[in-house]
Amino acid sequence: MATKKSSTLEDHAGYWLRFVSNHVSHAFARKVEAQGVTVAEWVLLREMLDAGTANPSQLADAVCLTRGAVSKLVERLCRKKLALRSPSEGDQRYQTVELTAAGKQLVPVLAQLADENDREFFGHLKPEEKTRLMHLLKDIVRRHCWKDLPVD
Amino acid sequence: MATKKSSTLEDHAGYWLRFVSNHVSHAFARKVEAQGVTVAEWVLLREMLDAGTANPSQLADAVCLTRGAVSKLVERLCRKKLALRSPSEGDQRYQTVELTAAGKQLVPVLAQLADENDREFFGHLKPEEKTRLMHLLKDIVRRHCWKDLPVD
DNA sequence: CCGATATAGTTTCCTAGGAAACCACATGAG
DNA sequence: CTCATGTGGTTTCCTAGGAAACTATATCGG
Repeated sequence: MATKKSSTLEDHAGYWLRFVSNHVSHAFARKVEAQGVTVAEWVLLREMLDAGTANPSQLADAVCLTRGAVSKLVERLCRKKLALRSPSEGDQRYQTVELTAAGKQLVPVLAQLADENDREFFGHLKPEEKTRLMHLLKDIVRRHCWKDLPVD
Repeated sequence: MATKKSSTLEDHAGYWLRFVSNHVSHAFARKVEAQGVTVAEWVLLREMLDAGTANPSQLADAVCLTRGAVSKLVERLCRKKLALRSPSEGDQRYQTVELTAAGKQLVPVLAQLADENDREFFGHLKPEEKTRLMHLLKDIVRRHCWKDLPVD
């Protein structure tokens, strides 16, 4: 009987996904750090722009992070004066968080950097190829119920 | 003039890449932790099987990690008796690292878990779709010279 | 032969983020 | 009214991994 060779790292799609993802995120991190924020902070800031006033838990659901992670992020955004935390009246367990004016102003700047970053790494793809890639990825998300996603 | 809306998180391919990559890696992490290793340790173990006896720096190049990261990983693998570190004779700055018998035995087990993980998330793709995905990712790696890669 | 530079590996510090313990408040059952 | 349970938020601890400082060895130029 033939000795089965162990599959290599490069045999797995997951390996390449992680490899590319890490590099793309890292490149983006370098772009946004000029604005004094991290990738995770960008994610939360962007979400908060749409959410308006929200609770940390709602944000955690929206961006698929744990409450612990969001707690730390909110703390940092507040220290940077990009967000404002207020105790909620009524149920004292709740807080509400919202962007400051500075936070709101920063989002479009970061959004543009995100656009640039995507162009840098996926810009060479034909629009239809990029669409197919994103569709494929979203389909995986949907199949595994990681997120409520419209069947676009 | 129209006010330009900031692009959303979901508009970027990089966002979905990171999202899926994180989940896939995380699922894999849960699978391998039953074997007492982390994803990073799997990566190094697999590389070491092919490398045989090697220096930490060579491994760092091979798996695209910094020497610092590899230093920590090697230390952990040694503590787990999966790898063995020896001072090199000759130039005293060098070490050599290699898998122990236990390390060599573990690799095929982990390789199978990696195969399973890939099937779980990419198994629904037609072989040709999966090939196209991997080709697309490798092409990005090649374009940005992140790794020496044969033009397969 | 001695000092300057280069290189291998380690260590420290930072961010990311899950897990789980923990605290405070709220609410419902008795 | 009181206590158990549930829930929001925080904290602690862990792994991942880059960056950069640091140590020890090597080697080269004068």
